[in-house]
Amino acid sequence: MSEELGEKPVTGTQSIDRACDLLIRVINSEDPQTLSELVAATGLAKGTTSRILSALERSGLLARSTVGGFEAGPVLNQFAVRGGAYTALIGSLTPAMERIADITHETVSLAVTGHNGIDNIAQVEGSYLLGSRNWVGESVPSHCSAAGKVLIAFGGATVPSTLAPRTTETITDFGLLDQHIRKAREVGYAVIRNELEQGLIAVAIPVLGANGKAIAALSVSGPAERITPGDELHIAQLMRRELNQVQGLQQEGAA
Amino acid sequence: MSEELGEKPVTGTQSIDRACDLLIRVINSEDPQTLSELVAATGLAKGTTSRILSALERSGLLARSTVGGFEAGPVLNQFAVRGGAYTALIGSLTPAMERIADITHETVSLAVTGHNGIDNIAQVEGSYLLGSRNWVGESVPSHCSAAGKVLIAFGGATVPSTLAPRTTETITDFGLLDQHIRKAREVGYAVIRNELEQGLIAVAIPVLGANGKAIAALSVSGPAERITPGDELHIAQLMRRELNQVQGLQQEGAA
DNA sequence: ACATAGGTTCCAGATCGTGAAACTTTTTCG
DNA sequence: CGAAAAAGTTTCACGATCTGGAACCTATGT
Repeated sequence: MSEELGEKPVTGTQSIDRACDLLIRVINSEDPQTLSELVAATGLAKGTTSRILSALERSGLLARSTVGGFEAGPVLNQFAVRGGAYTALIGSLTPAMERIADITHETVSLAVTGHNGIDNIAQVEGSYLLGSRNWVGESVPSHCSAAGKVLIAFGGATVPSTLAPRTTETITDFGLLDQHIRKAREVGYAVIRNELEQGLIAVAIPVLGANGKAIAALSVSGPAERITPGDELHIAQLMRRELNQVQGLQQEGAA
Repeated sequence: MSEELGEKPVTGTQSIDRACDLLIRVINSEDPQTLSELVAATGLAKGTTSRILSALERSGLLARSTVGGFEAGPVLNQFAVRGGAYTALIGSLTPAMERIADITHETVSLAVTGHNGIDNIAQVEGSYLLGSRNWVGESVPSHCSAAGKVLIAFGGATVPSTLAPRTTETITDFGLLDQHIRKAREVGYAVIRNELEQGLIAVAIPVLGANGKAIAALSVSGPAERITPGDELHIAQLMRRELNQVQGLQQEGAA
């Protein structure tokens, strides 16, 4: 419908595309999806749908719920809970993130260094209607995200090899980026203004591990209309205060 | 190789089976898997593998790592962190589970009510070599697991409609199961002895939510040689003590 | 610049997936 | 309780779809 121009046909994977579609529909649904529901949703033949779902079940990617219908199977559940190298981190920082969101009314995010840049692993929504959408599970380049800059500044990530522009204000010069990194290391927080997306402002502080290096970044983001340059320091201080409170409760060894 | 007898051929899903195999190999690997590695591991043709992986990537189930190779994609990462309705719970209880494992040297598990029975969502290994394997992400029936019994006893799960036997000692009589549930409600913990698997003993206590109902179950499990009937009460008391400590730190409303 | 390895695209052929319908099982309702 | 409908599975002949070898790219290192 919305992709009529310049689309390559893509052949040779009809059945796999269908299987992926079914798999994704199931794991993105709250409730178990029955065969009939999936047949209605996809328009596939009943027999075809049954066969594909059985294959997915056989592999352990899906499972049949006792209440009827398909849901995520043991392989995916295992992945989800294991993908929880971060679960402990998220669990311990969620209360602080919620307090920050309560105070600022803006979206608060937790990010770590991933394979494709900076991965957002947790997010608490602010109360404003205009705010960041949920980008948990997605990656952003480190040179144009506040989280990426502080992670680089505090040893939790490395400067990318290429500085791809996302907006007209994205930093594409290594020298300028280095200046920002140094500034972040000096003041303890990093900022992006329109560098990732026009109108998007974010302030991030590092979450330091026992060895003094950043293991994650906590950030507040919102529209330029609400977050002025003068707010940045206050937001950073607020985050630092809430984070210290959590890390004080835990025995945070050296830092 | 190991499945020559009584195996149905299963036809009509060759490409999907291959895609599932590739997907699972990638998400079960720590490091990104390159095309060549996957070709070597599966024995598939290079072109075929490339085409299947591209399809998986297009759907968002896999993604290409910047360092080369395939890794779990946004769809799965989103699922993993979102499957994190439990992440906060796991994060807050992990320290207590680790202390319990330190003291008992046995495996400590956290379980919740799932669609297919009782889902194990976190586990901390004890120091004994002989111990429970990692069953995070798997489900067990509620009537033959200690976690299931306490969850039923404290309103966190319902009695299953059928009591399928797993061993000769599995409770298959609704009356007897009810006695166990009542006992658990009375003493505050539940036990299984050989009911899920011969030789496996487990002791579980409920994790109560604000409404007084069980939201999860904490359990210690090990072989019958080490966990005698006389140990059960002590283990339950130990778990309760550690859990109270955590829930005392949090403001745990009513309980 | 050359060589090598890793990855993608192409294409003819036949294997493999398709879907309608028959069949079985489960659920609903009179 | 039994009939009827709904839900799910299996079958099978047909041909569309996937396959895999080879040609073709394109990074990376020497």
